Amino acid sequence: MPVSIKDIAQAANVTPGTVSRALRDSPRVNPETKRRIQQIADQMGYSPDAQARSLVEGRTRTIGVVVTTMTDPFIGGIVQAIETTAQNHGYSLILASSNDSSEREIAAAETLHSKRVDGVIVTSSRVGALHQGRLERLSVPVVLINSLVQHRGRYTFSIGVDNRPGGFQATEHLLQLGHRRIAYVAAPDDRSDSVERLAGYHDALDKAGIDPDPSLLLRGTGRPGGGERALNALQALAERPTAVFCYNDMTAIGLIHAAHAMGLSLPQDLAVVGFDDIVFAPYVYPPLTTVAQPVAELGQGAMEMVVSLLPEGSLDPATSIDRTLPGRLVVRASSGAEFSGELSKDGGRARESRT
Amino acid sequence: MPVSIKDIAQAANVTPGTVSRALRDSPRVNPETKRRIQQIADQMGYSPDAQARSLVEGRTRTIGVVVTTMTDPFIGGIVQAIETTAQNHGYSLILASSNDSSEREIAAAETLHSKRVDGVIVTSSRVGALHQGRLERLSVPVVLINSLVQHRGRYTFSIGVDNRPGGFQATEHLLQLGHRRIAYVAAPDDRSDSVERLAGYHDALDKAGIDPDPSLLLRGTGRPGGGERALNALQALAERPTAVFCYNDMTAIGLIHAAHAMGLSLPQDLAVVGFDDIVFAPYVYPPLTTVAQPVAELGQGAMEMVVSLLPEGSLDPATSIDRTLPGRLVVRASSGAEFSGELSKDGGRARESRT
DNA sequence: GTAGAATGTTCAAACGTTTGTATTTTCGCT
DNA sequence: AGCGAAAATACAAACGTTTGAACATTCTAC
Repeated sequence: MPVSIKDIAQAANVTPGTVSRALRDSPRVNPETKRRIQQIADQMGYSPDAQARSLVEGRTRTIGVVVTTMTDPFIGGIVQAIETTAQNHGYSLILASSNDSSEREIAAAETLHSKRVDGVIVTSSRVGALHQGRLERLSVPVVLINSLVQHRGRYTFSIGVDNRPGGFQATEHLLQLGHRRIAYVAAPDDRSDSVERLAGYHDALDKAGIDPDPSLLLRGTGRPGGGERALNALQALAERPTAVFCYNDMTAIGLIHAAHAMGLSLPQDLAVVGFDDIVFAPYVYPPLTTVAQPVAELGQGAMEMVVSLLPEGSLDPATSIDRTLPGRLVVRASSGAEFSGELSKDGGRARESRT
Repeated sequence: MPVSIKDIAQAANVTPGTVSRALRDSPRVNPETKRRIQQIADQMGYSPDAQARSLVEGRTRTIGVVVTTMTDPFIGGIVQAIETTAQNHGYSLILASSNDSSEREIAAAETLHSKRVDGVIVTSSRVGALHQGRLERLSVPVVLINSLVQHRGRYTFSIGVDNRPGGFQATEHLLQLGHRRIAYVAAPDDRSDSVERLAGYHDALDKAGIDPDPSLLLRGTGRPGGGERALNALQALAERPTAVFCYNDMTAIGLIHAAHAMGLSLPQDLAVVGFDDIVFAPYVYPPLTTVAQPVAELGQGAMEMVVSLLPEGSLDPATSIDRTLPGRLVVRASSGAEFSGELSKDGGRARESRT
């Protein structure tokens, strides 16, 4: 039983209404009383009840964040950025992780609905129609990170990295190093970002006049284990690849691990490129060449997009369009371009492309 | 304006009170009407307003989680476990990250207070007196993960790994491999867990009759950069160590990276042991020997501790004591014990020690 | 046939705010 | 002194629930 506005009212010998106004610094209350009330509130340790306030104001200043798993440091980075931005805008976050289970997803949607979140951010990259429909029903803005908007709803928008050009860059980098047999280790089919990266991979092969070899297209899991299995499959081939482009860094890391276990030396025997640039990429051995995602911008952008979509959103309405941010190729040793220390190359200022 | 209980009442030609009871399946309402009301609620897409409910019930079924940064995969794992457990118990999470800034910490505490969370879980390992006092004022259970309770409050408890024995195990492992000059790369002084691990390190040296050499005790940051700098300092010594025990895996990874850059070969030139067993530990090269923390148990344990501390907590009250869980030495290649593949050794069933 | 219980439903207060309207107090001015 | 306006405060409804107490209806049993 925390101290309420009524308790203060009683102590200050005024009505609750006046206390409310005093604390919100309304001009309609005498400066003298105002000071007195605020002082009393302080010493009584008053903290306004956000629920009661939300009830009358009709909004909670709370954003729901749906995530597959917090274990992936890439997602962790996104959430971190979202949180910081949210705090800056006076919002708090309610976290729900789905663990890739649709049961949990549904439960999460229901919870967010009940808690009356003002908006939702989803980082799943695997947004089933199910999910998205259910979220639309909340009638609040929904922003998807790195996943395509399936049914353009009144409230659904997206922000993500430029996956196709990203895949293109990665593959072209390997081509320029002279590789001709380049494999792609994908994520499960339902991840739209993996499909787009694959398209970029194909674009680059096309441009180089190379026919994609289906046996060099493997399906991973997005986690290290998938990369390990993929390498084993690749090494079993009659014609082995000399380079591999992986859906993400986790996959690449697993693959590299398996390569070591197999006695391959990298990048001489096999060049590897990843995607994401997670915090560990520089520390893998050999340091991982990868397409960096602008994690901070993605998180911040998603949050600001939600805020700008809110009824009282005061941000630049131009923000309220789907956005894609460019990825940036970070060349390290695993791809074989000069194998000594890190030569992270900043590709200039990030540009933005709008759709 | 979502559909409320009143709308349903009107549609069903009963009073709100009856609707409320019907939806909560009270025996006091006619099965027939109950069915009718539930059906109407369904087709109107009703979702109860958690705020309104909390207001009258006096609890929110929400737990605040305070975290330094989501970027650390160790913390991510903890949060993941907390979330899963919370969901299982019907609670949701409100997330606040402090980014190691006390300003943010204070703001977070205030937010959690306003949102009237039923309890708080803190993973910071750097709980200033400030923080803890402020949290005590919320008058809700607070559970600290991996950090000592400074002022035993009525509501504050802790759960963590057995840091001292953990440090002991790690160091003794190196001693058994024949090392005599073993360094320790610590975290900043205000992290109680680092201090405890250091004590374990000293215990092991003592037992082996070795005088600790102060020049082998370095301060890191808990992040890879700290490990890199530490290695440079160590290599500058006249008498270099042959092994290093690091405060955590992130530190070890940075240190290993620097070692490679310096042309050392591991573990021949330098044996390395970390702490945490983050998801990347097996994938570092060479795979990292480390003291595994029971991440899932820590998260789950923390959450269950909070729940059991709540007024309506129905869990075993024995849970409501500070708990320490044992760490488990996972021997991989970086420490030099047989350098071929991974030989993760399970140290038997985890025991629990209570204080 | 009626007392009394059992059943089903309504009424109304309460949770802690915000906010429009009404009321009182204060003050300046003639 | 008295009037009107301005300033400060009080009053009360509303937000969406839950829940005890009151009320009405039906049933049981003598």
